[in-house]
Order: sequence, then structure tokens, then C-alpha cells
Amino acid sequence: MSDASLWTALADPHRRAIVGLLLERPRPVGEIVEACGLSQPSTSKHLRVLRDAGLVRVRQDAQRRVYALDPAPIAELDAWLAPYRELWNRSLDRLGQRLDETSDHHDTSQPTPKD
Amino acid sequence: MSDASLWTALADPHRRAIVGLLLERPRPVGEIVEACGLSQPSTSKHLRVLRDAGLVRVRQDAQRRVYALDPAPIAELDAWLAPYRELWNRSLDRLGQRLDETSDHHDTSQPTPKD
DNA sequence: GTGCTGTATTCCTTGACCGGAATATAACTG
DNA sequence: CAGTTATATTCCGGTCAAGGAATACAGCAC
Repeated sequence: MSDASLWTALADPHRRAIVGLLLERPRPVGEIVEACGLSQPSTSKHLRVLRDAGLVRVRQDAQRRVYALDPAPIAELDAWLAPYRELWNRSLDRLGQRLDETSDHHDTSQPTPKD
Repeated sequence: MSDASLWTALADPHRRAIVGLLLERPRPVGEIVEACGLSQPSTSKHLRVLRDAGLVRVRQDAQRRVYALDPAPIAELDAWLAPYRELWNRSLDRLGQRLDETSDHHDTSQPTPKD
């Protein structure tokens, strides 16, 4: 459920901006509205999407609602990314090998099998 | 350009499936069509989006076009994710601390400062 | 209670995207 | 050259998401 909506939630630049704001600290809606330059209803709708994706939590503080990041879905993204990161590391290795020919040794965390 | 389209490119489940297929090995279009169960034009259009996002490269092999992953944008995603990963690690730390306390004395109530 | 502040939801319109069908293009074969 | 295979592009109809305006709702102050 939150798996499918997670990507689409982060596909929107405004929502990524909101998530970036909430990375610094939890914020009430009004602060997000001001920082993003969006209208209040639009901001609330984006926050709804982020909430449905499980990316943010709300805490009620008098009339204000303070939104905060929930790190769990981020870990989900990270898990998805893991196998691709390996691919990236392999390509870095190849690049490092090419650079080795001209500059000094750049140690990578993975022992390179020399054949 | 590829920055904005990177997220939207990966927002589509079919395209994530294609990327997953290309993680195993480079493949010609026909193979992707068969594996994904999409029509050939639809697959080509998705591949176009992935190519515009810089996620895949094409190599011509006779009449076939062999698509392969380009790891660079993945690293971009990873870089975006990095600050959030720290947040995740901090929350894991707090969870571990709570689990440590409850393993000592069987008490699930955390020390809440009452104000 | 009334009024005020902060936030959420609904309605509506516009624009983007997806999939299918048909067509176009490119490369090989004979 | 014509014919065939492999892939890309265009056109079209339906669906979905985004933003604005107006409104509804909740919590506080008086």
C-alpha cells in the first residue's frame, strides 16, 4: 500500500521540498506553506499524500498540526536501492582501475579479484 | 533535466520492473517486452522515458537494440537519500536503547518527563 | 455561545501520462 | 531492389493528478 504510493509521493518536486524541510526539523503547516510558496490547500493536499505514503506523521499542538518525517519508508527506498548500489560500486571499481594506471592507488572497500 | 525526470521515471511500476530486469543483465527490447507482458510500443515508450532520465543506455546490435543500466543516476538517488539515512540510523539507535532497557527490567513504559 | 486562527476537504478545470492501434524507420536477407 | 525483422513514433481516448477558489472543520479566546 505505502509501497506503491511511496515513489509517486516522492515523484513530485514540491513534496520532495516538503520532505527536505521536515528533515531539518518538524514544522507546522503554516511554516511549510510559507517556505514552499504554495497555497495552504495545496500544501495540505501534498501533506495528505505524504501521510498516506507513510512518509510523515502529524502531532496536534493546539490549533496547529506539526508534521514530522517518518524514517521508515526511507529505509524501504534504501533497501530497493541496495542492489543498484552494488552495480554502481562495480562501475566505480572499473573507473578506479583505469585511474590507477595514471595516478596512485585508490583503495575501494571491495577487494578486487585480479585475474 | 534528468534530475527532475529521474524520480518520475522511477515512479512507474512498469519502469521499475524494466530497471529490475536490466539489473540482472543487458537485454534487447524483445526480451523486455516478453518479460514485462507489455506491448512492444508501450515498452519502447517506457524505455524512452528511462533513456531521457539517463537511467539506461542503448547499444545497437544488428536490428536489435540492447538496453543496459547506467548506474550514475542511481548514485544521484543514493546521494539524495543519504541525509535521510542518517535520520533512520538515529531512530534505530533510539529503538535499540529502548529495547536495551526493556530487556533488563520487563517494563514497556519509557521514562516520560511529565510537565 | 460568538469570533478567530489554523488546517483539511470538496469542486472544478486543465494538463500530463498510459495503453492500444496503426504507422514509420532502420537494419539485415536474398 | 523487395521483403522481413526489430524497434520507434504518432495519434487517440481514457484516466489521473495538480492547483485555485470556496468552503468546512477543529481548537482556542472571550
